[in-house]
Amino acid sequence: MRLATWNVNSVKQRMPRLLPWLDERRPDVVCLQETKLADDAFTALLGEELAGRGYEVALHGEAAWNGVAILSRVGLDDVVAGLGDDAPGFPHPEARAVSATCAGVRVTSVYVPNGRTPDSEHYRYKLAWLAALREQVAAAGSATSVVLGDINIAPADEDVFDPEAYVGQTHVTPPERAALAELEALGLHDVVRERWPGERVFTYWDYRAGMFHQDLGMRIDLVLAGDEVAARVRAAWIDRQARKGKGPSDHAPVIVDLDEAPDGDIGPVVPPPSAPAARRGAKKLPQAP
DNA sequence: ATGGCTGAGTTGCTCAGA
Repeated sequence: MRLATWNVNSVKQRMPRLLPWLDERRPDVVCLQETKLADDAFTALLGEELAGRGYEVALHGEAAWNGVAILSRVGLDDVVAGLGDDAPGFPHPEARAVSATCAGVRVTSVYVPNGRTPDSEHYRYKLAWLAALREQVAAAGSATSVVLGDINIAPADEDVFDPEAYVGQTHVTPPERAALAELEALGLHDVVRERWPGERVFTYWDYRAGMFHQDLGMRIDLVLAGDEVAARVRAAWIDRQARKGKGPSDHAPVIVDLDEAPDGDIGPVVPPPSAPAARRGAKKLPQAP
């Protein structure tokens, strides 16, 4: 099963990049952020294109800002928009999280608040929002959960092109990193960093001043997988191709491939009748209920 | 030189992003 997350920075503007990318990478589950569309506008724009590719869609959007979605062609159950009734919002509730169960995995697509500056109310909101996210993941059970999205925190200094350039800025402050560490302490693995220890791997590059072409970026889009999901990771990488060329988002997608679950929804793997085990009448394989 | 792009609505400008 292939999971992906992508901050598209306006799904309307990104249509000419998103649809070919879906056809090329063929992800089974896609978490989108910064869709910047109300749900009815999203459906009017993309509903048929996505249905034609076999995707069911869970939306939590609003006009102009924020907005998250999950696309799945392996099932989409128990959809929950947001982080609960008393989730923090500043200045009002914002569309920043949506969850669904896809092939037995509890998937949450998140767009963590930016925080703007460390002395701002937006920053305090960011920390409160992260605490609410942690509560929701804890309640769902972390082992079969995966949180994917624009976390808006660089986990460590190696996740920014120049730590000196970020002193005093959001995304790198100790309280933000502590909030991320508390989330991970539920048992979530940063699967891209675990796959590429010590490597220079970024997911975001400012549009300005040729930052992408100089590879001056940050790693702020993460896939945080619970123990059972993390144990199935076969590949985890950042799709830099999608940041190149005409009309890209300023974020690149992150793609994670999982082995089939031991008790996956695809059913047990049984040999065909002509297989040696069947002909020999060897040990019976476990049967599905 | 806190700018440099890009996107959206309050458009011919402002705000936000990170």
